[in-house]
Amino acid sequence: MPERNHVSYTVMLGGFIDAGRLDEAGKLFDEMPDKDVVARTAMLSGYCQAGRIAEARLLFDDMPKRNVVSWTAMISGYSQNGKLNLARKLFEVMPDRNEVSWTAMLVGYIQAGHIEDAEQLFNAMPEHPVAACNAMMVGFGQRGMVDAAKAVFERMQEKDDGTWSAMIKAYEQNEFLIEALSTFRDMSWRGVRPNYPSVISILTVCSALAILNYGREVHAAMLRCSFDMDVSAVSALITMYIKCGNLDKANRVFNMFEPKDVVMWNSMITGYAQHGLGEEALGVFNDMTIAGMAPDGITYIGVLTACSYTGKVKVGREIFNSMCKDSAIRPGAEHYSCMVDLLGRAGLVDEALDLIKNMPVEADAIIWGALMGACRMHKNAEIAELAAKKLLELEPESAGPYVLLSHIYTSTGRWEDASKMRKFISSRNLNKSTGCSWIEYDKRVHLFTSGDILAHPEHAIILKMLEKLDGLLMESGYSADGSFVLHDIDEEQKLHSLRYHSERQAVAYGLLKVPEGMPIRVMKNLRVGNHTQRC
DNA sequence: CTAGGGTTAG
Repeated sequence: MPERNHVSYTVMLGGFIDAGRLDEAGKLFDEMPDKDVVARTAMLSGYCQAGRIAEARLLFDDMPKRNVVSWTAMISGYSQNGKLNLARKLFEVMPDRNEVSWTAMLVGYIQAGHIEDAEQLFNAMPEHPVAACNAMMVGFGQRGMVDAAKAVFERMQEKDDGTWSAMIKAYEQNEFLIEALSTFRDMSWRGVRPNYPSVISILTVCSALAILNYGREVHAAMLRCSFDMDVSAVSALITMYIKCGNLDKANRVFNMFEPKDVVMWNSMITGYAQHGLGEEALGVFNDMTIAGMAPDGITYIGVLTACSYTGKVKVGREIFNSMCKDSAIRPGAEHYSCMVDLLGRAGLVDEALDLIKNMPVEADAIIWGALMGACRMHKNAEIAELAAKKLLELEPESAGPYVLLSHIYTSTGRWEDASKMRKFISSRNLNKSTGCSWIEYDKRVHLFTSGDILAHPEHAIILKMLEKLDGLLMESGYSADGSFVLHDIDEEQKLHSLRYHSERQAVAYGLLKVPEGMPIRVMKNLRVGNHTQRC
């Protein structure tokens, strides 16, 4: 056996570190005769990646010589492990910094959610490398600062695929769905190949808009790039087919993919649950157990909602109990919220309230919201008032609880309270979510909101079609029923908003554009409606 | 030897 030389030591050390076999790497490192900066830095960053920061720091302090890379590796180690102050201390005293050092520090702030510090550092940077800009955009996107992300995006002369996916993700996360689509189109138009993050974001957009045709094209593009071999991308694909209502296709993609991870199982379970297919969801849950895959917290959310939507109180209780007793998952607020929903829907409103009172975690807005929904369903004004009070403490600027409460008063005959509530809602500027509808036509999404039809470039012909529709409906004896519109607008306004109701606009547009005989699929705040063409 | 980006949920 020839004696090991310096090169073979270095190579072996690198191999152990890459494989995560740190203790073996450490042993080899100790017996290495001349440890140079490169070997020391490699060992140091190995410890950092394993979260063994103390050992990394010992090594760092022990180094006879350090270069910019060793300093940066230590800073990055602190950054990634949430020790921002220590990272910053080193950053301040290091003899010279390069782009990577700046970016490592920046990423620490972003990952810790300290967007102001990140922004300050970003502005202080002598140059703005692509990696730093991309990270900054992601940070802005996570904090809802789409404009800031866009400003960075537009100022970059050099963009890579990560730049594009960061912008698309920022749009997608903040529900700028149309912008996400057009940015994705722009990206391909400029010859930038899609990457995993951008494809996943765009599938999420397709899911939210329920635009099946677009989703199918993304699927085809995925096949061309072999992205259909990737668990994460395929989970997003399955969710897309589910949210677009194509459960068969979702199931086919799901069955073909091996090996499935827990997220993929969850996608299918929650997908069936959302469509009210309780048996199917429980069937997949059962298959999952047989396959030896351990459920996680989201799996339980999926099966419990499946039980809830299909009234399986007994099964739901059993599953919840087995989660508490047999599984490694501790039930959190989200699981209690499923149970409150399960009991509440089944009419066991008092029992649901008892559960809230006795549970080991703090009740959040979602839990009280679930209880409130149950009260509405079963006309329980007393508990509804209690839930509304709690909700308003937790989310004071939301109109939801007031609106629900006014509905409950109306349905229980408490007209005066109902009217008081309505006046209260209109007297304050509360967040009322406005309805919108859209239609997929000619590879584009055409979005309509109730008021501003004039914003559409083809509003003239749409208005004509709406009038024609009105006429046809009148002839067939249909009169507008405003009962499902929010009760906080006056009659005249109500009729007006109904006539130019977003869904009607979208239908009118579809009638104008979609070829005869083809179905017109109008999507409306996550609900899909099919309109068969007959005009 | 040091920097960025990903899936499932109520």
